[in-house]
Amino acid sequence: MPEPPILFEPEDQFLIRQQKLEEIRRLGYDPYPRHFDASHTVPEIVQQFSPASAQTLETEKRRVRVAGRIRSIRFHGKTGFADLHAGPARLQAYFRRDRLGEQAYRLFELLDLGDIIGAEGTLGRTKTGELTLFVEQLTLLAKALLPLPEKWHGLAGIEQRYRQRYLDLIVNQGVREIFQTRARLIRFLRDFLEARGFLEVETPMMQPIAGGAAARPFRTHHNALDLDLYLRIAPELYLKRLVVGGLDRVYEINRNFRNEGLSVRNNPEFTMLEFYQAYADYRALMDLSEEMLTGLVETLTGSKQLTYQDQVVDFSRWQRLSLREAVCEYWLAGKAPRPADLAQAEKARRLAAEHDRWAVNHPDQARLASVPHSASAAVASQQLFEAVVERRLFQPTLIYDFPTEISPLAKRRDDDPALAERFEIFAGGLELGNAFSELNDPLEQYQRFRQQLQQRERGDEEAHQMDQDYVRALAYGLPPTAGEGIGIDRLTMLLTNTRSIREVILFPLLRPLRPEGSGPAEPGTQ
RNA sequence: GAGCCCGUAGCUCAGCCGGUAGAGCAUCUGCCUUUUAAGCAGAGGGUCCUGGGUUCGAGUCCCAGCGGGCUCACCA
Repeated sequence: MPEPPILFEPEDQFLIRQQKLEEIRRLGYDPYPRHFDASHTVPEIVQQFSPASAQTLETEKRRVRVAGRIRSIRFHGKTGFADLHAGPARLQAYFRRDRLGEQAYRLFELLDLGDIIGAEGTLGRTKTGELTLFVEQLTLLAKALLPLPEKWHGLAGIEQRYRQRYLDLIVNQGVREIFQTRARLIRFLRDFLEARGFLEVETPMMQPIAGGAAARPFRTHHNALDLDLYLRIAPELYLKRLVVGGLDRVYEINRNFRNEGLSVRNNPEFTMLEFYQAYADYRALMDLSEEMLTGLVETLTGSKQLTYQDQVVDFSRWQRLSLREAVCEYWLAGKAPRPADLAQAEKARRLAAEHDRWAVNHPDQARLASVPHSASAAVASQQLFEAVVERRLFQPTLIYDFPTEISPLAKRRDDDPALAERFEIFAGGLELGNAFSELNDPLEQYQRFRQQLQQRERGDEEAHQMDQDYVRALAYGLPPTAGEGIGIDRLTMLLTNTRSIREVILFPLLRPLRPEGSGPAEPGTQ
């Protein structure tokens, strides 16, 4: 039984274009040739010859060979215009039957929007003054069998933009720029860290114990070793092992995987910069973070201010607040409490209840803290912070001194062991980063893991797993070290003024259209 | 997981109080040797997401499902 031919929607256009493909072959042209030697790219031509006057071009008769995708064709009887797009640039090409000859002009007539062609000819200007390639030789480089999206509105369906990102990139101006910004951002961070003696490393993505953060992991399995593995939720514990090994300044920019819900701010795989600096504490990283992020914004935008979601975010002015101070400063429900009130469990819980009573009547301004009756001061203040403050941190802000009990890998403060030497970075209402002085006392780390295990037994799936080998590494001596993680995707959102993390990830996770293995297309009808 | 909104031609969308399925672009045919959202004349293209229900009659109303978006929850 012969295989049915593959058939894509829209069927009529797919079939019509295949008929054209056959005619092109009958004319003796290869619709998918091997190569094309261009003399210039389209952007080069546009850049180089845009200033040239019609007269200059007329006398120079500059010959070029150039390739691009056809995005517009305007037939005019025995002539026609086509717009060649390559990269961000567009070049108009003019075709005449009397210049090309019968056969090549027939090839031109068989072209469709989306075809990729090479053209050779001389540059000039039309009577409207537009820089135009007057084509003498036409080469088909790839026949497109499916039509591009409509030219006015382009591809606006969000779902299709993500599912067929290649169409999004062809049609929508600006998508390319988002990913160029993303690349420049990563390059800046690499340069910044390399200049300060950090070494880039790669650590396992598949880990027998998913450590370094509180999150549900993805599971996988290695057959030969019959070994269950997790996709990493963070590289933290491996990077600190490297610091034990004497790599005093290390960083990694790579993917983390967290088996959690999708949202405008969350994708299950996301890119994190994580770096560790020996002989530094979290205060040193506060300075470094401000310098790094301000430098990033200035390098990429030319200014220390940027606009995010219609608000100016000013990186020339950072504020630093303790978590408790922030709750008091941003307090909404009547008279603001004092930071000391949040240090006491009973008072903190009462404040949370007070906030919730207010928030119920102002659902557009704040979320509920929903603090359980048994909550510690730490948990209550943390949840109050998220309810009252977090989304309103639009200006660049460092929030420090998080509760120790939710920071199992961070060093305690000397003067207040309930607080950890930890801070988070906020801007544009986004949580961008998290940093702390690393706990390097192996015995205390062991005890902290034990506490996490107890929480796990009480049903907290995100409590940290015991990692004895990590404790052993600490037992060989980790110097005083501070470490930081920065979410690259969210940072890109901030710098590209995008609301959804899916705009800055080329292929964000979507539910597949069909069950796996059923093939990419509708089967043929017979 | 919950709430709200959406699903109509390849694309972007309209479709009123339930009464013959629409537009622009794209496609096809013809004309057109400097156009550029080219133009002119004509043509084809629909499982109105799916399945039930109400009704003489459903794109429209009701229920369920599927898919998507947004918000919330989760994400220390």
